[in-house]
Parts: sequence; C-alpha cells; structure tokens
Amino acid sequence: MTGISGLTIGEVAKQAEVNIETLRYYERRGILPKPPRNRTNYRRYPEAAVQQVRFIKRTQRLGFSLNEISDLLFLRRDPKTSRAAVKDRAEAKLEDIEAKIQHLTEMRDALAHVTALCDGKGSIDGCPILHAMEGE
Amino acid sequence: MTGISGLTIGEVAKQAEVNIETLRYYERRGILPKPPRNRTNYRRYPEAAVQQVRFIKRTQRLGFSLNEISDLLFLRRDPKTSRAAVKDRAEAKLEDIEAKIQHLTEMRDALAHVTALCDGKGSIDGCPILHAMEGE
DNA sequence: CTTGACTCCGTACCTAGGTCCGGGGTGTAT
DNA sequence: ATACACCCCGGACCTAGGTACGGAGTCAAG
Repeated sequence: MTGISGLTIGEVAKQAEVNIETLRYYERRGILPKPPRNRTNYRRYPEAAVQQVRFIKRTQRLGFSLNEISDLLFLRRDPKTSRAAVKDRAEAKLEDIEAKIQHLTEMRDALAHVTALCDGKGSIDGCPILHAMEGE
Repeated sequence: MTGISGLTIGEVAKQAEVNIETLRYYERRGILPKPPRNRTNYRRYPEAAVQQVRFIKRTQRLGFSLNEISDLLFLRRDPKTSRAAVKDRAEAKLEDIEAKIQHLTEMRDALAHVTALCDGKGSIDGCPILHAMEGE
C-alpha cells in the first residue's frame, strides 16, 4: 500500500464484519459515500467508515430496508430536518413490524389449529391436515 | 373452443383467483399436473384443477413455500406415507413461524425502545434515535 | 370474413440484498 | 524476483414467486 493513510476496503470489511462485496454494493447504492482513491485507484476509507457501515447494519436489524436507511441518511444530512421526521419513520416502521407479527400470528394460529386435528397415527389416506388444507 | 370438455386456463385462473401466468408457472414448477391438450394444443383442465390451485394457495397462506407444498403433494401421492410425516411437516413449519415471530418481536422491542428516546421536538442535530443507531 | 378475445411459447424482467467470477493490476515479504 | 494476498471493474448469478412481453395461432360472434 502507498504511504497515504486510510483503511483499505478489506480492513473496513473485516472491522465492520461484512463482505468486501457488500461495501462495493453499498457504494453503488449510494448508501455509503464514495471514499477517496490512492494513486493506484484503491479505495482509502476514513476511520469513520466502519461506524457508518455498522450504523447501516444495526438499522437493518431494526427492520429498515436499505432504501429506508438511505432515506434516514438523507434526513440526517439536512440540518433543517426535525427530529419529528426521524421519529415518524421509526413509528411507521414499528407499525410495519407489528403488522407482520400480526400476520404471522394469524398464520401460526391457523396452522396450529390444523395441526391439532391429527393424532399422527395411521396412513395418509384421510389425513385430517391435508383434508383441512383441501377444503374450506 | 373445441367440443371436448374441460376448463380453459383462463377459466381455471378466474375460478381459482390467480393469474394465468401463475398456472403456467406452477405447471413448470411441477406443482400442478400437466393437463391434457386439445386438438390445437390448448390446455383442458379437469374441474379438480381449481381445487388443486386453491389447495396450493391456502397452504401458502399457512406459511409453506412452493417447495414445501410440492413436498406435501408428493407425500400425498404415496399411500405408504404415514400421517405422522405430514404432521411432522406441519409442526416444523409451526416452529419456523414461531421463530419468525420471535425475531420480529425482538426487533419490535428494540425499535420501540429506541423510538421512546425521542420526544419529537427539536432539530435533527443530536437526535436520540439516530444517536442510538450510531452507537452501541 | 373479420374482429376481438383467448391461448400458445420462450424469455426477460421484477424486488432485496447481496455474492461470485474472471481477467487484470498492485503491494510486500522473503 | 517471485510468490501470494490484496485490490480493481463490470456483469452474471442467487432465492422466491411470480409478472410481463411479443409474435404467432385459434375461437366465437356478427
């Protein structure tokens, strides 16, 4: 590596625990700022890049998509943004997640109901689970 | 249409409330049996096809993927299959769904926690939600 | 006999979030 | 100086479950 300081893509990947390809993908998506390049066109990331990637990953774990994270990052860059705007995003996402939980809970209940019909004995012929899936 | 009886793909699609393309897709996937063709190579479905498609859709709504449904259909075709085999699939799927609910519930709690940090007042600078997403 | 709706087929496209490939250049330790 | 790890890039590939396209053939009604 040339003397100029900064982290290589491999170092960032390792520290942030993501794949190198993921970093290049985020850059293409515009979700991670393009880092400066050295003499031989290698990316040289500032130390902060690791934190930025961790932010993305943490926010993803809270249920946000990359598009939504991108949106949050734009908000963050604009000093005119109010905290309420961020809070709104968070609350909307919370509702999203609750709707998903609700949906899965309904699926679980329906499936548990169907599963309970069967004592697990006998041949498939007349299987009450399949029967339930077939009929109304 | 030629005199030979049976439903056209459009009729099945309409009755089963799916897209025509979906029926052709299921056929390619091997999840819906290939129907006989008439003189001009049009598919002529038996009446039962509508029920078969509805079975697939209902089972999907219970959380099964098309591969898993395919698997269930193979089980159903084999008279040596025990009901226990079907019940096992159903219980495994139930666990899948419960794991998903668990995961989403953790996400929801974490996000609710973060959201509660913010009173929605003030500018984005120092926003406690973003702050929480940035730090540990 | 023509028109409009329906069907055929293979293939491409879509979302989301990456991951992998291949051919090339670079950095460094021995 | 040579081996080996690292980096560059564009583009293809992956899962899942479809949906859309486009050109050609067919059907039923008027």
